[in-house]
Amino acid sequence: MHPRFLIVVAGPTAVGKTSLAVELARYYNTVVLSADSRQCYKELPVGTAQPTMEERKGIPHYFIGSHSIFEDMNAGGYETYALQVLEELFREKDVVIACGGTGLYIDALTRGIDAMPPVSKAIESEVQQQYEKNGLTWLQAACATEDPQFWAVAERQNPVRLLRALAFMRTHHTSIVHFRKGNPKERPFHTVKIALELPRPLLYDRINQRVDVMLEQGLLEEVAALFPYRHLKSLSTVGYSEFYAYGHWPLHPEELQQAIDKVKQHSRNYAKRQLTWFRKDPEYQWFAPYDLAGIIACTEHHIMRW
RNA sequence: GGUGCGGUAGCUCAGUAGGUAGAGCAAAGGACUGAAAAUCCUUGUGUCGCCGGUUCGAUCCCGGCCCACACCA
Repeated sequence: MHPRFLIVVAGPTAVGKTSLAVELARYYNTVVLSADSRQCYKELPVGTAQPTMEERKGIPHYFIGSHSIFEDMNAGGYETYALQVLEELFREKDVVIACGGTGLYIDALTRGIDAMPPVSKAIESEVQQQYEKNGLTWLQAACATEDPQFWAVAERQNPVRLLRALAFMRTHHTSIVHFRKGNPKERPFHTVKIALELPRPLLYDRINQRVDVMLEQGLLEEVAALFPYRHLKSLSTVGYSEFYAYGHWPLHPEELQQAIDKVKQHSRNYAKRQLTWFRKDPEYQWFAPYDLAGIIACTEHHIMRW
């Protein structure tokens, strides 16, 4: 059997991943698998900048609008889902393009994430409610007494991580740290990692402009329709939570402008975090998003080696 | 034109009984194993508006000037 290749296209939001991935897919006569934790929700086409049919240029896309905000999706679920999709795709294709900005999802797909049993939904929401009622100090004390092994290595100010560990402990009566091995998994394909970047001021301009485009495309209508579901984890997302922060809808004109400015600001902050994630992974080769020729030379070079 | 209040970090401001200054926000850097577009950690040198004066020493006191705002004409 001849080797299979997954070409990963990563980079900060609004850098130009989508169009580059489509061009690569055309070149290799293949398809695109998204690695984006929010574009998979069909209810969020505008605010997550899902590629439109026009932008896809006839290239099939997977994990775009494929799930609902009411479903549970996470890094582990993505690993399972994406591997199944790839298994199907690699029957027909030698090359598949993975495109997205969620570093954790890309790692789950290419290196794997440790298998863990699911946490009880009832316990999870109970822990959440106790935290909201009693605060971080309570959460820290609970973690320290109920899961001292985790507490010893925990980020003690990080409520999201503490909540997860506590709910895990109360569900399985075993510390979550026993499941976090971090061993990379074997994959039935080779991976070539491409990261895109632009000068920071240019990237920030593009981010700001894209938010304005989203507004023209109907972001506010999308946000309004989802207002009743604003507490879902899937809507804890840049482009939505800024509008929901006021607790009412519609917003006054000043509030609306403030929220829009916050969306832009938080998108810029997010892009910075993405760059931090990708920069620490030495497997990425960095290119400008318009350097299609350079990128193809790079991927060809890798493919030729096998 | 007159009076008053101001001019200190990118922004809003605090402060120094004269010994060259610090908060919030923004910003920058970092972390990351089932919420990851989430969440968390770290980082503060700036002609203290300009020019003079007093002083060993001025962002602080004094004089003049410039600018902003408010009120009065």
